[in-house]
Amino acid sequence: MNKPATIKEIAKQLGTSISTVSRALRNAPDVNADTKKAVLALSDELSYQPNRLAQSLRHKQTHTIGVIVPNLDYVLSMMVKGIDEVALEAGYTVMVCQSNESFGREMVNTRRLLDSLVDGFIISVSSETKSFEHFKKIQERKIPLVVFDRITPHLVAPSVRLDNEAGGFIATEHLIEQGYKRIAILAGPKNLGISNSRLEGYLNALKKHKMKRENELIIHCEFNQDYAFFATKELLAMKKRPDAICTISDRMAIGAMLAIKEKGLRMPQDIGLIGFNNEPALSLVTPTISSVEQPSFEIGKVAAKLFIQNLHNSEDMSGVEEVLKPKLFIRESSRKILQRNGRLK
Amino acid sequence: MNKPATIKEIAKQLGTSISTVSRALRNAPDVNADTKKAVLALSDELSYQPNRLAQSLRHKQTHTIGVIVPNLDYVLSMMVKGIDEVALEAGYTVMVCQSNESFGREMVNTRRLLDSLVDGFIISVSSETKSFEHFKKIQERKIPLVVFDRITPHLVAPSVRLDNEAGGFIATEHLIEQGYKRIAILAGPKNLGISNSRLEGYLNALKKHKMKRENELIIHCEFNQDYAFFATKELLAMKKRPDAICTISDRMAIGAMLAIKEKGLRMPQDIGLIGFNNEPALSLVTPTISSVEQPSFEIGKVAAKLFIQNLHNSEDMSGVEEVLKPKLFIRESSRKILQRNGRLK
DNA sequence: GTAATTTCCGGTAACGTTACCGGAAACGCT
DNA sequence: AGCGTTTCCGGTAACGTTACCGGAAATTAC
Repeated sequence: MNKPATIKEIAKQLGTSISTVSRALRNAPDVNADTKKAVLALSDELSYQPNRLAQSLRHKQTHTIGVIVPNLDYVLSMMVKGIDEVALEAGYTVMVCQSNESFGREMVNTRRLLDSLVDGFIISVSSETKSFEHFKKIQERKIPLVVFDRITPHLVAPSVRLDNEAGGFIATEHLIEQGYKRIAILAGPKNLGISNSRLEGYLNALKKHKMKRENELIIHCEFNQDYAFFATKELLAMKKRPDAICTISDRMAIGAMLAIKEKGLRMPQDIGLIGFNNEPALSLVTPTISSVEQPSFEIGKVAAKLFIQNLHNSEDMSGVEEVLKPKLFIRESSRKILQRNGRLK
Repeated sequence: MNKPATIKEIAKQLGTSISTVSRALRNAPDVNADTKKAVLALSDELSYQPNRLAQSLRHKQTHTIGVIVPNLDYVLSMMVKGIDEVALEAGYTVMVCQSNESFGREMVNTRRLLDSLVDGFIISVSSETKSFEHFKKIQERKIPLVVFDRITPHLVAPSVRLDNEAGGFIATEHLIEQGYKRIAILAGPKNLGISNSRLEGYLNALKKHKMKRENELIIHCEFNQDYAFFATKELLAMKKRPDAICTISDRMAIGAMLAIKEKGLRMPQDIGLIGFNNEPALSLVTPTISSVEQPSFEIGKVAAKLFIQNLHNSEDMSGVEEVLKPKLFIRESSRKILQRNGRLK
């Protein structure tokens, strides 16, 4: 009772051979109905569980997916949940590693998962990563690799992501429609794709509405609350200060909010503010902060689906590129004009 | 170049036997220094990686830890991070499963991890779980099992947890010291251990300060914001309403806060409020909310250390019980008296 | 120079599973 | 009855690794 039963044990007790037992268990056609029944009964009684290790060794696949993410914040943990959901359904187990936005950790994680013999990878690359050799080596070995959320042109692989350009666009256009005239943007690090796309959306919105791009209103700063706080203080200290701030993450929006409050300005009257990701905290703070929501859970699910397709088809899918649309949540921080049809939350 | 090199491959190229290669790689004493050097050189050149599956099959251990948690909220994800930290250090990989507070999912996860052949389990039991047979079966098979955070007397195993009684106590005593006279508590489900311990701490604080226990001030409700919101509305509708509310989670505190605001009461003047866990959002809301912090990361680390000890010693450690102390963070929602030495954040 | 010891290495079996092959027994057909 | 076909089963090798054993060659001891 201590050790789990093996196929050999069943064979011995039944006085048959292990190959017959193996076939019976896998419901092979060339085994007698009665013996099949007997095997099944006994294996049930001994509560037989096939040894995954042995199976994996034999089949050279582990039914495990390696997932590497830069962190487990609100958005990414939802995406991981989406991946998990689909993977489990399809009989795959997921191993999640955090790179903590560090290139070194990302390489270590890749290596570790690789020698844990995962069947493939679903990856969101760290912001620090500029060389992609460790991922290309994976691809050379013909190991399936899907990227999501943080995409880079340097890595050609099936991908899933938010339409970040659209996100930046609708946020900015919303501010414009509310009558804001000098809209600043707190963007992220310059080499980060999602940041640049959102910035591009911002610029496109300005262009569409015939507003001039002003470089002093475009701030690149780290992806967190404190940097955003200080960046906003500087923005507000300008002679011609902006009358609205567009951010590319909620953490940054909160940093901005604190700086705005400290300065004694009111939202949305004196200055408009909008975040990105729509974390729950945004509807708890005062004023409540508008934000762009992305379908995180869905993105995770699509990533896993793509991965599994890729695994089965094994034809080249590197061109596949799924892009999902964001949604705007308007709250107090940006609702300067009373709207009849503004969506509340 | 496509397939990873095996020990056999190295042996062939070197014109030696696989056992020699194996021994050389493991630095066994009975192998010539020169051959050892040759093997190491070649294995390096071929970038040989031992096949984990084969090793695991041979050694009957996978160097993998199965972790089951009810969810991945702020506290638990910090704990998991702590587990991860220590486990990685010790050469173990962690597989995390969420039970979503569901008994069924918990059983499924246990089963899945079991046949993924994890070396053992680190578990925080779901609130729904009342039968522990699935865990006891693990123990009967002599598979190491450590429980953390959500402990139950029905499961005898090495454990790590917060001193929940102390948490409830310091929160309540703080409110008492601030001069609140009618202190209500929003507790969790009746069968949840951590809830009961915190409630006990609350009662002990009342007793110490010679205050009467009043059953109508003790509310059992689900562990989330909405339930807490409605429960608080009822509390505030009483003829003799409470002048302070102690909660056992921050989510509940936020629900309570919303109800208090809706009623038009001010914190801390009209009513005091304190949360539990000290999530970051608490310092963003207005007013900022006091809370009891637990050393989550540390708890995770201790859990993993205990697990690894248990794995190596293999002596009975079921009596081991680590209990860590909470810390009080006082903010606006409960600071009625201006204190000289109140800790701010 | 023989015996005893050390040094080093190869062969084999095993971990638990599955794929493949070959063959015995049973059946169907004329 | 003789032949071919089907049905069912067992043996064997393999996945990549390691533990164990036995033995050849080299070294030491007298």
